[in-house]
Amino acid sequence: MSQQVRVRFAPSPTGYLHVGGARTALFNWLYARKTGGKFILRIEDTDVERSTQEAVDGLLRDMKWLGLTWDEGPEVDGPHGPYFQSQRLEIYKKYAEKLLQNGSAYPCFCSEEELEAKRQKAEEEHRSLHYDGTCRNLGKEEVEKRIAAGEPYVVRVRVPDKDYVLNDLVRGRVEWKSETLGDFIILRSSGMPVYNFCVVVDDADMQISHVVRAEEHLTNTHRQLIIYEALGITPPTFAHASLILGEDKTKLSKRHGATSVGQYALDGFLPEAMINFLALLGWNEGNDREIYSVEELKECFTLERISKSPGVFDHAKLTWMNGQHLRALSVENLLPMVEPVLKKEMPDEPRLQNPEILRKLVELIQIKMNKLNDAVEVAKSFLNASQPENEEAAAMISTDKSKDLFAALAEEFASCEWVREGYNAAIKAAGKTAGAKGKELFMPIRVKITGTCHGPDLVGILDVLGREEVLKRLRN
RNA sequence: GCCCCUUUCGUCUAGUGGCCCAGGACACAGCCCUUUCAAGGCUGCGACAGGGGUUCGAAUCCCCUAAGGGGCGCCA
Repeated sequence: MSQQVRVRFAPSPTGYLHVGGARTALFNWLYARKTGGKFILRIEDTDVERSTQEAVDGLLRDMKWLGLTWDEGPEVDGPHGPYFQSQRLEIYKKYAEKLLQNGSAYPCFCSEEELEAKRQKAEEEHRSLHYDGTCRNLGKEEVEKRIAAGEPYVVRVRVPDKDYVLNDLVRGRVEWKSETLGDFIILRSSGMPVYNFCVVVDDADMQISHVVRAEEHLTNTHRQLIIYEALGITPPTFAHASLILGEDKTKLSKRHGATSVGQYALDGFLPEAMINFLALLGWNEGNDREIYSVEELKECFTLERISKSPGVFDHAKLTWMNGQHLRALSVENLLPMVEPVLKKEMPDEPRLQNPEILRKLVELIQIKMNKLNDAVEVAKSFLNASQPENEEAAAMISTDKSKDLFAALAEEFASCEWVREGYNAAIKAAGKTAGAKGKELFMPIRVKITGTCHGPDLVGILDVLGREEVLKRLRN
């Protein structure tokens, strides 16, 4: 009962944070926040070839954007650092040495070429592809002699002849038979440790209590269990969530379109919506609820309710959900998010510089948006005066009646009080003069002013455009 | 080839032996609201992978098959 929850997200910086990784991070983070535990961020950069600083930077940036703050890790450090695997080499060596000492690991001098040849032969003969154990029982003197002679070697774990059982929080009982695994490498000939070994050493060293990760690691757990045992350390609790799939039901990847969290940020999605969507992809509370705030998620998240079956990433549903969160925002909160988007796309638009107009604009278009970026198109649709977009629209403003209407309306607008009640009355009066009402009254006005048959509330548009601009467009 | 995991509407899912001829959400269609488009409301469409058992009764338990995924690396 005394054990504190310590969970971690351990990405390798070989690319951007993708939605699958983000969900894994989220589950860990949620669990830590729910239980009052610690969330640790560890960078698994032992693959020097593929790891880059840009990827690390991007990872941290996207994690922050999502609001997935870490208690220990890069930038904040902590009592169990360093949090970059590339800086922990001494620790791995120490643990490997321990395994070599107690006999649960041994040096292996087989070359990569030899192993490849053996693997191929095994494949042809339909035998298991495992290491055949050539160096498993070399004499102590021979080992020392070959090492002294400078012969390169790797370190392998001596896999015990026994079955292993994992009691996974989401999968239940998973069992591996002894013969399904050959002695595997934990230290490369370069001295660099291998993933499965680093994970165990780090998780043990950082006192991780729960390992929450994706299903692709499920079978790795077999090896990791063996290493824990060899080290004499009690393994943490495991929870393996399933994978996120693309629309074609294969593992989500770049060719499925946007998969990086950074891209979603750029596309105008809200972090809160992203969190909501990701949380519900492979987890639910057991009821019909769809919309959650981050705070609410922190309250009710449980590892046990993570689902076993893989899920397809549904972009349409994410967009809908983003719209839900967007519309739930107060204008005060929405405005600072929309403002930069608008100003970036319309740097020369003077009305955006006026705080009062800007506020009215945001209020007007909020209901039309599903993403922050939608603001641009909606705003442009009426901010810029334009010709009728199609024949239907052109026909709407070319009738005699509509021309009478515009003339009458211009007159009314010129003198009416420029507030909502004022234009409403003016429109009504002009309609009476021209003999138009209902759709016949409003549609021509809309088209005359904006060029299109649809868009936000007409009165709201007048409000944003202002008397002068409206008159100019009416008289044009 | 071997090992492991998974399988309810197109998609995300509820469902842990009777409340289920299966509920919700997205998408789609229709209607309502409305000066338009949205938003919102209502309605509709639509699934227990297949086959065997167990049981009075099975989406739910067992077995087999199929399909999908993951792993079997000196990648992570």
